[in-house]
Amino acid sequence: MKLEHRSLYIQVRDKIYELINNEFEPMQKIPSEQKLSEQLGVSRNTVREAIRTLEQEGVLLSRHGVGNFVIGSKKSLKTAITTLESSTNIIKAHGYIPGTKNVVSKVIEIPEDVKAQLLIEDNKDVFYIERVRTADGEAVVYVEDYIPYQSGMEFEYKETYHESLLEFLEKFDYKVSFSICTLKAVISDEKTEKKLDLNEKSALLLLKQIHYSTVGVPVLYSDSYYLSDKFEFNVVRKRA
Amino acid sequence: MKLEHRSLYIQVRDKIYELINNEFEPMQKIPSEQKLSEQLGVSRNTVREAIRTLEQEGVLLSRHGVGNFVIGSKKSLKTAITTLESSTNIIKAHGYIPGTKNVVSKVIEIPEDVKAQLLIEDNKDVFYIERVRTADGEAVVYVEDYIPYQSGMEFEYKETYHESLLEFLEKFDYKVSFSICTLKAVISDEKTEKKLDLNEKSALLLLKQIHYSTVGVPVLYSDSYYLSDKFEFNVVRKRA
DNA sequence: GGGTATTTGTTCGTATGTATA
DNA sequence: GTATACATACGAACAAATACC
Repeated sequence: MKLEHRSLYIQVRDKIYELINNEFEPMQKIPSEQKLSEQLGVSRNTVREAIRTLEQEGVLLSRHGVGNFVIGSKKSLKTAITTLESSTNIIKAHGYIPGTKNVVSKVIEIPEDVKAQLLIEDNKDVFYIERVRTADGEAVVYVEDYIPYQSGMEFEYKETYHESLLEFLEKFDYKVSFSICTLKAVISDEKTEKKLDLNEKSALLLLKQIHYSTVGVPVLYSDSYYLSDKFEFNVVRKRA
Repeated sequence: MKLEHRSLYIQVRDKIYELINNEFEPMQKIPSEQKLSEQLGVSRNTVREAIRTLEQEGVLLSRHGVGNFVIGSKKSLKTAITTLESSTNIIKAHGYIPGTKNVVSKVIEIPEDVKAQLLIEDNKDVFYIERVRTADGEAVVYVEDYIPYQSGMEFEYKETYHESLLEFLEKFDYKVSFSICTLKAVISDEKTEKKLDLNEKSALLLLKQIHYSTVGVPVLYSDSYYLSDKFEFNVVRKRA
């Protein structure tokens, strides 16, 4: 009956992650898997699966016969690009107060280039939203969203959702689980300069993202233009 | 005795990864954990650890009671930013033939901004290398490397190493295991335009990286400027 | 709706290899 | 060299979610 049953190993991952953030510094050793399993009241296998996840996320480094070590700094954890966060949280993590302005939303025929990304047929409509996100009142991100249309979307999309699109999507059973993101650097053009109140050419970090539901269906395509002098993203890269 | 003993679950991960690349398409279900464990002759727990890492890498999606599904496209896997690859391999993955030119290497006093990154004391020297990487003969990446100096480095660094700095580092017991990378978009300046043969302002993707050894010591700091119209990086972002 | 087979999720006990002091 | 702490790996069993008839 519980709509949201998160796996135990995911919950354990979160617990350990919290522990790392509160009590441990980079390069420090965390308690042994044995101790963690006792402390958290779960099996060692579950702890191990949680640790594999954290290792792959770039938070931990496992050394055989020695222990598990923290590698990410607190800063890099807060702005980790591998974590799918709303712009709202990203702006907060950089120390600003988030806001939204210049919202446009409408139902349109699907653009040709978006069609391929969302895997939907011809002549289907999409619900299009564009927004400018602000940090302490200043424009910092410009976002264009494309959602496979379901009837009623244009009436349901109200001010409450301007700051959290993912919640809006859940109203329509689009539960976003992850996104595949392509990163590019671009120079501002007329449109983005106007949206972001720029009066000279600036470097923008462009995130082109296809968001998938828990069952693997694309439910949102978006282009996000971040002002790169105000924002940065971090990632842990591991050797194969 | 074996210098390189890779964990069993990592080997299993590679086997499954290979299987996915050869026999399965995105959105398709792979064999059950039971069958994989029989087929590969390892325990199901080990298969599960391998599947957890593949899930975190964005290759698989696990659905309780249903199965494990392929999600990543082959392209996005090849250019995954979370995998620490040499520029050489990145250029290859984009379908070009890699090369190197304009190599400068010298021993210098450590610059102030690099000092903080490499955690080394005052008055220490670094071995500095700058290189332009080419794709099919055209300049596409400009890299500046800073390595904590060990005597003899300037004599050991010869043409053989122009294409693989990580191999060079291993000669001096600097075994790179991972890097923490900060991503930014920048507009080309005079220096980068000259190095990359640009005749107009271009958007560059800047990767600022601190590379760490297996024991967590910084052994290399580098700034890499990628021509963003030729290169792209992909990342799977997962909801917390 | 109910029953059943399949598949992933979770646990326990145990044995083995590895790094460190 | 030895003891110890630790990560790695296995097998068997049961629980929970899902799909299908």
